[in-house]
Amino acid sequence: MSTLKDVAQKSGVTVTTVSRMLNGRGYISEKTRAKINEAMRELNYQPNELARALSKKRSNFIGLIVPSASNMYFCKVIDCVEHLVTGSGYKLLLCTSNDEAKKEVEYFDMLSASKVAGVILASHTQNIDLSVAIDAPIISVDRIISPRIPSVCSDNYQGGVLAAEHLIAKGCRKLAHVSGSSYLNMEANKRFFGFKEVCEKKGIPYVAVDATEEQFLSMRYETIINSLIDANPDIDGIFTSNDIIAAQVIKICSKRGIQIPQQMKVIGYDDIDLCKFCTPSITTIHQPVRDICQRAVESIVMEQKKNIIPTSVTFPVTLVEREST
Amino acid sequence: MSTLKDVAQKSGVTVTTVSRMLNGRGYISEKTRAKINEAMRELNYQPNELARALSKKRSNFIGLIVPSASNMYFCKVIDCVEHLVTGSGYKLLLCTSNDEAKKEVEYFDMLSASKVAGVILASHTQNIDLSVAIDAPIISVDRIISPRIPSVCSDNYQGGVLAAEHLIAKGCRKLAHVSGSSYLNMEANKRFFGFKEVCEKKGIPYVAVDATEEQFLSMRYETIINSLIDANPDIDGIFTSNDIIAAQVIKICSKRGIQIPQQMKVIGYDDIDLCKFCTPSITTIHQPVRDICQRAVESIVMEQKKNIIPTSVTFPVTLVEREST
DNA sequence: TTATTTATGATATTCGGTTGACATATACGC
DNA sequence: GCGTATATGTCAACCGAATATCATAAATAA
Repeated sequence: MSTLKDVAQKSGVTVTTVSRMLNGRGYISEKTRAKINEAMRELNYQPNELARALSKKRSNFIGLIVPSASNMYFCKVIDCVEHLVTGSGYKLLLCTSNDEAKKEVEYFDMLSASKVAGVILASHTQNIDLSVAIDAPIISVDRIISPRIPSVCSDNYQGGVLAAEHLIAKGCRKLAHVSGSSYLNMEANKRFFGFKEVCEKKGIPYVAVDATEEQFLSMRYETIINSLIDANPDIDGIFTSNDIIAAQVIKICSKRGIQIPQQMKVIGYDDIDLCKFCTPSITTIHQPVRDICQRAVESIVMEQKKNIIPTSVTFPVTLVEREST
Repeated sequence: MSTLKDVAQKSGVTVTTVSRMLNGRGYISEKTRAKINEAMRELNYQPNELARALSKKRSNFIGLIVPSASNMYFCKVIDCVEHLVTGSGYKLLLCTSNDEAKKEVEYFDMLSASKVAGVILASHTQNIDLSVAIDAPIISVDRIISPRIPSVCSDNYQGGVLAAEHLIAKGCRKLAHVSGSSYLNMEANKRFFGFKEVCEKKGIPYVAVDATEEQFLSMRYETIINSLIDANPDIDGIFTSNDIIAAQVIKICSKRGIQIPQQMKVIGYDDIDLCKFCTPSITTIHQPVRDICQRAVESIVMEQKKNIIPTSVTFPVTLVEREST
């Protein structure tokens, strides 16, 4: 591997000049610029990013912490973030925490040791902020960690409102809500609040059940859905706080001979690809993942480049009607 | 941030001693070990990984290149690899190439500049190996790049055999095969060869269609499936080379009023979570993703630690019977 | 013509660890 | 009491780039 020195030698200038060009400081004539560029090409020069980061005290890695990469919603997040990070000249360090506080802290230490440019946190357990000491910008996605940490969310309350209104407009007379683990994501609980508010205002009865942490992580909700239906055979509309649950509701209804959407209407949340692939396809609340991720990545890039401190934002959600309602 | 020097000072030893302990070279008494450990704890010391990597000329990052993080099969790969990489004390640099040769080369350059410990390649377009110059071990997953690059595959031919045998055993009289883009993954083509071989041996007629690259990347196969069924109304069994296609076959059959599995049996490939969530759930060929990834990560770790050069391997696949056949 | 801007060089230090060469000092076995 | 294994220190070079400080020309402007 060739180094800065080799490039300097080959192009007949000093390392200072080459470094100046690489970092866009000071004056460089077009002529030397061309000479250096050619030398770099000939030597197939790649600046050693580690050395660079070491002397700058800052790498161009961006850390992304998600609970899991096998959950389809987070896959969308990962995919989006990766594209945006790469497009901005950074590199993505992926961390999956399984929603364990201990692991999250370990990842923070690791990212800190790698002098990352910033951390996007799409996962968390309680009180993470207390134990975190990292001198890089942190931005949380769809979760509010602490007032000190800026967040990018979507309007979860509104999502709940849209879901309830839709089910009621479609003629449902008794509703149910199945949440993922409310323990793990306080922000997502607002979906239920929005839903509840509408039901109460319109005088529609409803029941609500909450999945355990274990069910959320394993993505197996059969038990909770079955007992919900057993206990409430009269419900004709279910709002689930993620699409995975909705898919399983559909599956269980099909097994029980409950026709969707005629006898039971189902609406999910997130709008992952699964919704389109299911039979019937799933009506859901679309999360603006792209916008959210873009904002998250831009925050970090802006803070690095122009020292602009990010602030919290909330994006609107939309309802996508498919065959399950 | 505190440095090695600070730790040395605080514990009353020299940097050499601390470094010796950190890197497990030479002799260290239990007493000094304790002293140093305490100093590290008190200072909350984190070795600067960049400095470390710079002087060792090798980082503990491992690069993973996949076509996309929104494809559920690759999500499984990402998830597995992340766990294994982290478990071995490395960090994951995720790259999504969209199966574009140009991007893959760029990622290689980037990874090379970050002195990665190794690269796991689960994506490729033709002739990548020619343009790649990286002095780190490369291992390809489920694709054979070149004889010079070791690979970890599953037995795709056998997968095709199992699928065909299963459909025939279930009573199908005319089969069809829908492949993802055969252009993008030569290895996956073997699934068709296995399938074909069995059909021919057993005298079962079959037709085969191939999706375009564009269809594969967008995951929209409706057109090709519809025209397949239009042209061959007598087929009663379909083997698709991934589960996403199978889900769409189910969807289309349901729209057309073709009952699954009574009138049409469908078998997918990969065994992604989607299979379980679909209604009916999808019979498929299970890829041993965990084993594959484990082998891939271990190869790199072994090569780093003990200089053991990895070799190519193939893992067996299994059939998972569900409701679609 | 002088002042200023533009363009480059020379040199050395720094970032934070790693490592090699040697020196030195106990502790232990025989 | 001598040889060896154990344990630590000292010093300095090195990884590859960034950068600060001065110095020095040539080009341009006033």
